[in-house]
Amino acid sequence: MDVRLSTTSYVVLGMIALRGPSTPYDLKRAVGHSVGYFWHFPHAQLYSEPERLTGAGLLECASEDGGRRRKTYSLTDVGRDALRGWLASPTDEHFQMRDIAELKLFFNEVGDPDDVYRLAEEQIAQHRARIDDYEQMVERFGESPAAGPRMITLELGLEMEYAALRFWRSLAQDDLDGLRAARRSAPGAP
Amino acid sequence: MDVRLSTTSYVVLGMIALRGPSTPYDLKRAVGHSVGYFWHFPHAQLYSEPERLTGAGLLECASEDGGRRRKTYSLTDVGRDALRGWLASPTDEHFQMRDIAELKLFFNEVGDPDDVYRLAEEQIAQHRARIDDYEQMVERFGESPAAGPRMITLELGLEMEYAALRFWRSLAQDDLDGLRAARRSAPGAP
DNA sequence: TTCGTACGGTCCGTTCCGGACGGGCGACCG
DNA sequence: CGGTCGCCCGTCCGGAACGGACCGTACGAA
Repeated sequence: MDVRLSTTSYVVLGMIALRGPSTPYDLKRAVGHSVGYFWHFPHAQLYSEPERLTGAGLLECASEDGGRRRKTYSLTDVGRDALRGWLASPTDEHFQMRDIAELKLFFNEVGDPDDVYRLAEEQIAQHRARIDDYEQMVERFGESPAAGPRMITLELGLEMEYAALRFWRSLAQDDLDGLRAARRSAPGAP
Repeated sequence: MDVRLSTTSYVVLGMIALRGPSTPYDLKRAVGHSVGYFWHFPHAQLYSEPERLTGAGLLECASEDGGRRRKTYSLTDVGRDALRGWLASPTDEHFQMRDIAELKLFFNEVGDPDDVYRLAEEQIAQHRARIDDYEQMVERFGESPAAGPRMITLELGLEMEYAALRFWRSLAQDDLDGLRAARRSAPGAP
């Protein structure tokens, strides 16, 4: 009856709340072009998690048989309350970046100086591409009703992308020579 | 002999490369005030992962017995090469934010309008606190040799924090009324 | 009708995660 | 000096997350 609700659970609840009754596959696609941009989910969980939540009474499941066995899940009142409670509760954890490029940068002393340069180039390209995606989404989405509430998150994403792009650009342009010099003058370190 | 190397593995290798021979507990503390700020690790992995890596020949283990059984791990040449190879390899994945606040913002339509306001306040406080931490680290660290290479990552962290802070601030100040209005005018959505 | 292919769903072996437990150690008190 | 108390360090374990492999099902094309 009482299951631990993880962040994953709330994403499932939230998606169903926004979209209405959905199948796992619907969720998969919806997540793919929204939340998925900043929080990764393996698709398998979008099948197993609704089952768990149904067991806990937060979702209802309508099995539609005939041909492909597919299940449509919808929110119960309990589920909606749980989601609302989460939205209203304080958020204790700080965000995690989970940026492999940042890790590589952190360990850059161990490798070849040119690695950093290549890394920066890569990152610039990647962030630019992502920014293009986002900006297209803004354009396409800007006309729709309900643009306000949904667009906000996109704006946060854009801001973070811009910040990252600026950083890697300035790294590639200005700092690399300085970095190299600093490294020559202090090859080992405590 | 050939083990899958995950990001975790490279963090362990990298930490040992930067610090020299270390015990798991050393790693735990070192991670705690560096990499840990942007990539979270449960401590248990810092005990199990070095063992795996030793099995694969990337680390060497010196067991110091007597009293508490503790093990000091150091890099082998194979390990150093693996790390260097990783640093030189292209980075395919884009970063993930893993920001619970961002999720809550995304689902804000479902909850109470005031939730967003409180969320923003919280986030402003949290990001400010984090920025203070970072800036103190910059001050304390700026004097040390090898400041250049190590400080760079910190700067990226700061940039991201500034961007987040700016976002939540502007959300709290300007946009909330607009958001409320938009929501009133488009209560349901496709 | 048959084949090819994209779609939708399931399974399973690994890794991750974090809480809980437990033994060791120094500090402090009697 | 000896006890015990609280922190330090390490381990264990169950559940969640992960992702890749696999397998049916539908549907259009040949």
